Amino acid sequence: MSDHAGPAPHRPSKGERTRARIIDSASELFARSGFHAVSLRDIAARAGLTHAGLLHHFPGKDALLMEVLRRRDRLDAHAVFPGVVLPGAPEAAPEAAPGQRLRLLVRLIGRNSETPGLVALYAKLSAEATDPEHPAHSYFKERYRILRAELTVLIAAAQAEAGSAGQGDPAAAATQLLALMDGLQTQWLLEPESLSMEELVRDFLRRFGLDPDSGAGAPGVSS
Amino acid sequence: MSDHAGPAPHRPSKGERTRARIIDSASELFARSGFHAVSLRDIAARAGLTHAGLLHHFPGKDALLMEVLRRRDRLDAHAVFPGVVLPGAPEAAPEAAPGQRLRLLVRLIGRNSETPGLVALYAKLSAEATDPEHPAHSYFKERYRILRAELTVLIAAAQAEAGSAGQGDPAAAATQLLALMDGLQTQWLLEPESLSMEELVRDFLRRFGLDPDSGAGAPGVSS
DNA sequence: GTCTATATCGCGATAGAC
DNA sequence: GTCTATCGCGATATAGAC
Repeated sequence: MSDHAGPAPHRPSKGERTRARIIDSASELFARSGFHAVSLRDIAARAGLTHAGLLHHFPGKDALLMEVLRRRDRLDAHAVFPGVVLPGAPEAAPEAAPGQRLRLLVRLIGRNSETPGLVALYAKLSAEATDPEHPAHSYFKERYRILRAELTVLIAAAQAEAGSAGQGDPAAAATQLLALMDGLQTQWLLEPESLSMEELVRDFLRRFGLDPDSGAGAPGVSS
Repeated sequence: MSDHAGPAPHRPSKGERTRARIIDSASELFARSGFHAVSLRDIAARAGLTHAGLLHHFPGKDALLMEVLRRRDRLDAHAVFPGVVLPGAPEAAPEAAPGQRLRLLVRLIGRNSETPGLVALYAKLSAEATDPEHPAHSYFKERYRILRAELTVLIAAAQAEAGSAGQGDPAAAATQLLALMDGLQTQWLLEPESLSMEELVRDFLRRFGLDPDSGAGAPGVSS
């Protein structure tokens, strides 16, 4: 009984807890100010150590960034795509009706509006990562490739379900939908009152023969 | 006759030529590597002076950035919107048929594909400028506001011209179109072969009752 | 294995000589 | 109008204390 067994399958060591604390700090600071604007010293200070101490847990700022990205993507993607979705994601099996999943996607947009910092981080990063030399370049490349593929089958299925197949190429719609969501985020971040991302995405989906629940059905998204 | 009169209305002084050379250098380097990755020393070296010399012409890096942006925007915007378009732009008067102007817009997308560096610069900057503290924040805010407004009347006019008015809210279409173009650029920059920006934009426009010339009409965009 | 202290580098920016 | 010299700052790398 010298070591009291915890309910978790694997009690975290001190190093692992420090590591987690660092990722938390980095997430918050990256989300608030972007990647380049945050220093390792800032992150380390918030996690309660010096920047050199931090560098014992991660080889560099880039590697830390990747951890932050992977963690967030795993969480979000799981909400819409139950299966394998992103480079480091674990397997999974469950399924849901296509229309329902599209509704979840639109809902997710609303939920993201509550964390503008993270939205901004992704907007900045996906633009930065455009540079082939950027540490997250291939990560984002694969991210979009997978998202396009998943969205394509999702849209095709939803069109079939809605009896509106043939109203447009699902692959084109997927690419456009992704682009639309990204672009709307930029405009929304610049001036939040200037548009409703959810409404504009729904409007877009309708033009592809999909009517993702006009929102009147579940107005209580608030909390 | 000691000073031979040039044909221009206003022969540039040495300082003005240096200034122009600096803006050229900054444009090229920003376009290639983004804002943060380029130093004033890099820009100055390329323009043939030291970074301190450069700072004699511009109060700081931010101010230089704004000059680069303004110049590029003035050039591009003029192609589609003959009138006043952006914060620092001069007045102008000429007009053209809405459908023709929409076609110019789509054409501009193709032209931009020839300078991926500049496309990347705008993608990075509009994301960076999302931060209220960013030097270009209010510039981009107004940029989008004006572009949305101009695109709204352009789309409305084009719908009227095409006899397809009422096929969708022009204001929503304008916001979506802007977002779509921005988002497509990100995906295109990450993986140029993965999509055709022009084709996807045309497809989008068709869904709003606009059919901007399928491109077969004027294939000679090359040179 | 975990962390601190120290050193070096390049950056944007300023002051003052020429 | 342009230079040299210098400042303070942040990123990064290494040595070694605990």
